[in-house]
This record gives sequence, C-alpha cells and structure tokens, in this order.
Amino acid sequence: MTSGFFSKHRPTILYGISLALLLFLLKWLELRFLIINHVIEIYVGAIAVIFTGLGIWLAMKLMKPKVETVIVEKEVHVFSDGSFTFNAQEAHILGLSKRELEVLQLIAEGMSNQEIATRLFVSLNTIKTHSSRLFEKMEVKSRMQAMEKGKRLGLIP
Amino acid sequence: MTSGFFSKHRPTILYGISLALLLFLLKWLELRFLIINHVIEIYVGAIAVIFTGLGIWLAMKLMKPKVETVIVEKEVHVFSDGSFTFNAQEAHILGLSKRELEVLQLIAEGMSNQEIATRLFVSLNTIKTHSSRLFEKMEVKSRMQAMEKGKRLGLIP
DNA sequence: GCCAAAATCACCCGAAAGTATGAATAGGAT
DNA sequence: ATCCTATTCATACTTTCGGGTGATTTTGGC
Repeated sequence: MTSGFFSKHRPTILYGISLALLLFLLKWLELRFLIINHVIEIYVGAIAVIFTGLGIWLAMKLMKPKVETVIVEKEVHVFSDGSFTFNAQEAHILGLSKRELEVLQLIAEGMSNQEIATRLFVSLNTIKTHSSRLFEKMEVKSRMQAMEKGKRLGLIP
Repeated sequence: MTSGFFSKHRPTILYGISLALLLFLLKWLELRFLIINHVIEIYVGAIAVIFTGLGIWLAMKLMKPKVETVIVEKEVHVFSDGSFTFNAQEAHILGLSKRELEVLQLIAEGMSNQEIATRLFVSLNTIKTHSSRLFEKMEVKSRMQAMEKGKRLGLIP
C-alpha cells in the first residue's frame, strides 16, 4: 500500500522534498548572513554576558558576606523529664560550687548522706556541711525540696 | 638679552618649532591610527569593564544578605509536664491505696511528714504509718527513693 | 450483720538529717 | 603578700524520718 502510493506520486514527492530542502538552505543561508552581518554585536553581547558573570563571581568571591544579625528571643520550656541539658547559668546565679552540685546530684539519686560521703571519699560531716550550704543557697529546707527545685531549674536530670 | 638671542636665531627656532609640531602631529596621527586600528579591542575592553562592573553591582544588589540568627534562649520553667498520665495499672500492681498515693504525691512535692499531716487534716503518726506502708509496698527505704521510683513508674508527675 | 481492708492514732527507739560553730588547708584573685 | 573562697573535718545539739507494735474506727463487699 505504501509502495503503491510512493510509486504513483513519486514526482510530486520528489518535488516537495526538493522544495523543502531549498527553503531550508535559504533559511540557513539567511541565518549565516545574519550571523556574519551581526558578528560584532554577537561578540560584544557574548563579552558582555561573560564579563557580567565574571563580575558577579568576583563580587561573590571577594565581597565580605553581608551579615545581618537577627536576635530572636526563644522561649524554652524546661521540663523535668526528657533530654537533660545542664543549666550552668542557673547554677552560677545560685553560686553553687562544683562540690555542692556533685552532692546535689547524689542527693537527687536518693542516696543518704553516709552513702554520699563514702562515694566521694570524705567524711559524713563534710557532706552535712555541703548539703547545709547547698540548702542555704537554694533557699530550701530539706533534701527533698532541693531535689524538686534542682530538677525544675535544670541543675539535675 | 632674550630678544637679541631670539632675533639672532629666528630661523633655527622656527625650524625647531616646526619640527616639533610635525613630530607632535605625527605622534598624534600614530595614536589616532592606533586607536582606529584597535577600536574593536578598545570597545570590547570597555564593554568588558562596564559589564564586569554591572555584574558586581548586580551581585551586590541581588545577593541575599547572610542572615546570622542569634537565638537568645529565654527559659520558661514548666512545673508539671502537661502530658502526664497516671499509671493506674502500676499502682494496682503495687497494691497502693488511695491515701498512700496521696501521701506519695505530697512526699514528691518535698513536703515533710508534718506538713503532709497538716494538709490532710490527720495526725503526724498517721502519715508515718502511711509512708511506712508505702515504702514497704514500693520496696524502697526512704522517701527520696519513693519519689524516684514513683516518677519512673508514672505514679506521680 | 460480718469480715477484711483501709484509715486513723499513739508510743517508743534508733538512725538519719539538719543546724550551729569553729577551724585547718589549698588555690586563685588582687 | 594578702584576702577570699572552696573544701575539708570536728563536735554538739535538735529535728525529722523510718520502723515496730498495738489499737480503734471507718468503709465497702458478701
């Protein structure tokens, strides 16, 4: 069927193809002339584009990054549970010493003064002194309240 | 003296001036030819410089300023975890009575036996009995450990 | 009504916790 | 060098806690 159609209209098809090729050639030549006639403009345009890019690259490479400082006040809800992060600021405000914090931690683990003393290789009296000063600074009256407040303030897990 | 010198050497001077002018003209023509001969290069160079500048300007104008966000954490201490769900099953397993749970809660708030007794309108001895039975059932030896275990088991917030 | 569990209270005792005071030593800041 | 703080320890005393025993009353289920 296809070959029959082709053999019947062979001259027409050939003519059509020739015409199309000619038109294509003409268009191509036109484009060539266009390019040749405007080669300077195209060259300059390319240069412009390239050097604009270079300028941008240079600016990005050499320019100090503009830093805009935004201060955001973020409210942090501190829960007694969950992931624990030590609140050094609060500890500093209360004026707790390293040793006092250590004692507070062991108190919060439910250890007795005697156990804490043994753990830290000091005498019972020392732990009593530490805990007393701890309660003073934390403004509490017992180890239970110290534990409560300590957890609330993020001093202990 | 100057006028005598000038009148004496007038031809020489004129010749010198003429020569100088001619040389100057030649140099100027040379420069002109140089410019004319390299007008394309100069044009392209100018374009390059201009568009490099444009690129830099563009980059400066359009570049997003690097935003440095400083987050100041404002701490909000939350007393009780809002998502506390009482573990009734655990309480039943341990066989804790209503009153014992009440005492446990107040113990966990850091109250002394005397304070708890006053709060619940009962005598100190009663609270002692309750807490003793509580410690037995919870298999702990002190109110501190009861608080610890109670929080772990979801008996108290 | 009866029984068991829960809740209440009392007394005593030893251990632990907490208070008060004093003091020695070490390390850091002025 | 001097002062201050942290750390250590001691002694003495008071209060609180925890355990043991016993008793009475209330409550809820059978």
